[in-house]
Amino acid sequence: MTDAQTPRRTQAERTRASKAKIIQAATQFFAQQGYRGAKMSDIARTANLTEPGLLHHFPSKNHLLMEVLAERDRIDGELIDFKGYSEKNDFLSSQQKLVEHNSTVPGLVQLFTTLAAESIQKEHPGHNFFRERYHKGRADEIEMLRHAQESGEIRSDIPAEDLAAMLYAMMDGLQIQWLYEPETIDMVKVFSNFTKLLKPEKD
Amino acid sequence: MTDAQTPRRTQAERTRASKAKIIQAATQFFAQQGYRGAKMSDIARTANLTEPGLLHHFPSKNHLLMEVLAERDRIDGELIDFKGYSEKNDFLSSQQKLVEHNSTVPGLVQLFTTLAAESIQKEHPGHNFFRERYHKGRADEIEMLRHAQESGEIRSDIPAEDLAAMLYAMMDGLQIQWLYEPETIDMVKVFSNFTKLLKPEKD
DNA sequence: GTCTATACCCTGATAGAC
DNA sequence: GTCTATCAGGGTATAGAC
Repeated sequence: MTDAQTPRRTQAERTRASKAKIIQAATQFFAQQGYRGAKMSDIARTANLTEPGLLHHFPSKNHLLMEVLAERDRIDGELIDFKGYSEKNDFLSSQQKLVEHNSTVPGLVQLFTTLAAESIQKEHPGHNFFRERYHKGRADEIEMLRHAQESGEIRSDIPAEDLAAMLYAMMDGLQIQWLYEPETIDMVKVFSNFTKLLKPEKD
Repeated sequence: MTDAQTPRRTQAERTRASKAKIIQAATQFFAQQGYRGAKMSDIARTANLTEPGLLHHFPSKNHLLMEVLAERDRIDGELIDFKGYSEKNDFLSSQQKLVEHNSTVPGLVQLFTTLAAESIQKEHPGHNFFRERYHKGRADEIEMLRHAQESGEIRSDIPAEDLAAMLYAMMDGLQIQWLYEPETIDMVKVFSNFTKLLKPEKD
């Protein structure tokens, strides 16, 4: 039909569709088995391709990982803007909403939990990504935490730098326990009680 | 010298020494590269053995992992008893001392951080070990937390079950950030500020 | 853009001598 | 208890046809 009129655009769209499928499959296997444990053959088959077919779009497993991480960063960035997880006002409830959202996407939580730990190794292809992610993430939160402290939403007797590290630690740590025992650990409830601790003492 | 008199005992001691060397090397490589990333050949070479030499003592990589984990549990159990990390009185300062100790053994912290995340996968040989470790660990802490709440050391407006999950989460989460940036993250200081949050409000 | 065929390396594990 | 030799299998990546 339109093939004769716009053949190149159709090609480009097919490529994009293939790439999207591959990223989706790779996300699934990197989450379930980690980077090392995931096999290119499994990812390829799940994306309805052979291995060389996959490697035509992503020249190596390493490249594929970087694209998966970049893609997640992009999507999460949009989500944070859209859902207002980084609101200056009502900082704690925006963090709470983030945890609630995470509790609905265990696959993605497992992707980050698994890869973040695997990437502690300096030689790991994801090492710089995660080190910078934590570094920048804390820096951004420190800003917001200072505002929340000034507005009286959060207690001021603990440095904002430490609070930022605590927030990341609490989320990461609860995610591990939740992934092991989703029925036993109510991540949302525990985090909610954690935010209680951060509010100023009544006096 | 004594070989003629006690040949069998000498043999047994040699075996024990070999096994200890292997466990030590395996601990190092499992920590640095995870279970999947660690190579039997590297472990064997570090223990001054060939691969079949190693496999004479531990019939498979899987067995070796289980022994490494069991050995760490044994040693840590002794350490906890000896250093009183599970004191009923002064619960928070015993937890603080545990964090201080951990900050002196980054290799062992990396072993547990890396393997705990890798073992989230149900098929991983370490899965049951870590699931039970968290489960039992929290159960034990809940007991102590209840006592600490009764004695007034810890605030009582949050369920002990949630506090137990929080303590594990905070330690695990801080360890990740600390392993990425040991110079930037002062795990001991941040955890100390976290324990502040757990103390009752002054009224 | 996707395939078949294959190169090439690495890995855990076994057989059997010493 | 440790070795040499070796296997069977799986892993990523490449060459080249269609």
